[in-house]
Amino acid sequence: MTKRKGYHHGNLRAGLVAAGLELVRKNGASALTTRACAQWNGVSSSAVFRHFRDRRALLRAVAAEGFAMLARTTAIDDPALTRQDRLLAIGGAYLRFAIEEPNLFRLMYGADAQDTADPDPDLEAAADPLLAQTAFAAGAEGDMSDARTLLAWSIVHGLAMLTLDNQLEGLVPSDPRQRAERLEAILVHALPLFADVGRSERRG
Amino acid sequence: MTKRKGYHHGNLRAGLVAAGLELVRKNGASALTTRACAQWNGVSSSAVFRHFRDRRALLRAVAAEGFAMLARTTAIDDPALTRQDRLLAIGGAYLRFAIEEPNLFRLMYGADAQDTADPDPDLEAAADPLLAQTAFAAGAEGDMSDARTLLAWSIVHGLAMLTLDNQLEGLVPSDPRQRAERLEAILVHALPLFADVGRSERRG
DNA sequence: GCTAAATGTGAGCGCTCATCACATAAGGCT
DNA sequence: AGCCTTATGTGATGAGCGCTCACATTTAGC
Repeated sequence: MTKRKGYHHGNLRAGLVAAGLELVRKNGASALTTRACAQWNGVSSSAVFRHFRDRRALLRAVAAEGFAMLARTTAIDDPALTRQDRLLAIGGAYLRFAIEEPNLFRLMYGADAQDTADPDPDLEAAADPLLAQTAFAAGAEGDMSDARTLLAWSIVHGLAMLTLDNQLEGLVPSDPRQRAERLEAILVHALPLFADVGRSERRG
Repeated sequence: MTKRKGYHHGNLRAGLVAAGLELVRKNGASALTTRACAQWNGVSSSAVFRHFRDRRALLRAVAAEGFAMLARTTAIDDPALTRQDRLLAIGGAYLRFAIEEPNLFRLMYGADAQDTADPDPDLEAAADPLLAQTAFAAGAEGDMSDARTLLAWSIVHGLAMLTLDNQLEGLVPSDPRQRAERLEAILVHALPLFADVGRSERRG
């Protein structure tokens, strides 16, 4: 794609991310080679390093793109929904994304992209909205460190990771659509944790 | 380590796994190089392939070792514990392991070891006991596909993954010990899901 | 329209995994 | 014992990788 008109590409950076995204989605993060991304853009392999410090920087850009996609599908703000239904809807979207884009999802949360020793501000920014949505829907009034927020997030993320990493084989359907449905049904069992308790927290 | 007496090593396979385990623990899966493992055993780099089909097979053997270690620390069978306390103890051990051995933990559940297209029976066998423990403690009578089992597992696994992948930075303490304590405290909030129905025990 | 900055090139270094024919040792057999 | 099969380790080698370099080309600022 992204044909070049002459010596210069025009927007090689974006082209490299697009190529990388495609490679990751199809064959996993290990399939993203700087050389393949370059070739995909019809450019020499050393051109990559004009736009990315190293391979990992490119991986992170792809991961950020993934977070943007995920945030888009989990941006559920229907006022007609009860808070619990909204929580379910967000969780379901999260799970569906993980199931439909396993390679991308793994990259987003994997060691390549996330590194304690050398964090990436852009990536963190891209991942931010997600947690904020969860925090509100979990009934923690946006408090991300609230136990309810972390529980809601960990349940959904944990189910996503386990099924991605093949740990639920035989326990849930293998068909992606059915599996997503089954996992969403499991989420329902967790709803009591996020119920409005008798002492109404309606204020505010 | 593992000095050799002559031309033959004696137990190169075990030596390679030991070397790989050390490399992974210290510097992550990407630091496990067939050459490094060979050198660690004072052996030529091609000797590795007499014992492992390819690099990934070695990675999987290391992962299996990790599962064995994890199963050992989560093997909690104190009859004096209530079922909920046992569930907490298992979850805590799981979290502590993940926090203490982040690189190994990531390998165990990562795409290198777990692969839908080409599953490893040995690895699955090594991971089995873990789930069985959880299933019983979750009150599902050993039914692994029970929603409660999957919820219990996903909460603990999700918290482990999130903190490993740096997603909880700023939300939980950065000191490993304190972080483990905080995460265990969060587990307590999930206990109502695993209460014996009709019986109200432990309100907290 | 000239110059400086940005961008792309091609050669190449050092590393990786993996394979090959070959060398050496260990164990079973008579 | 001696022989032969099998298991195991070696060194050379190929292909691919990330990344760097000096150099070519284009764009943009003055």
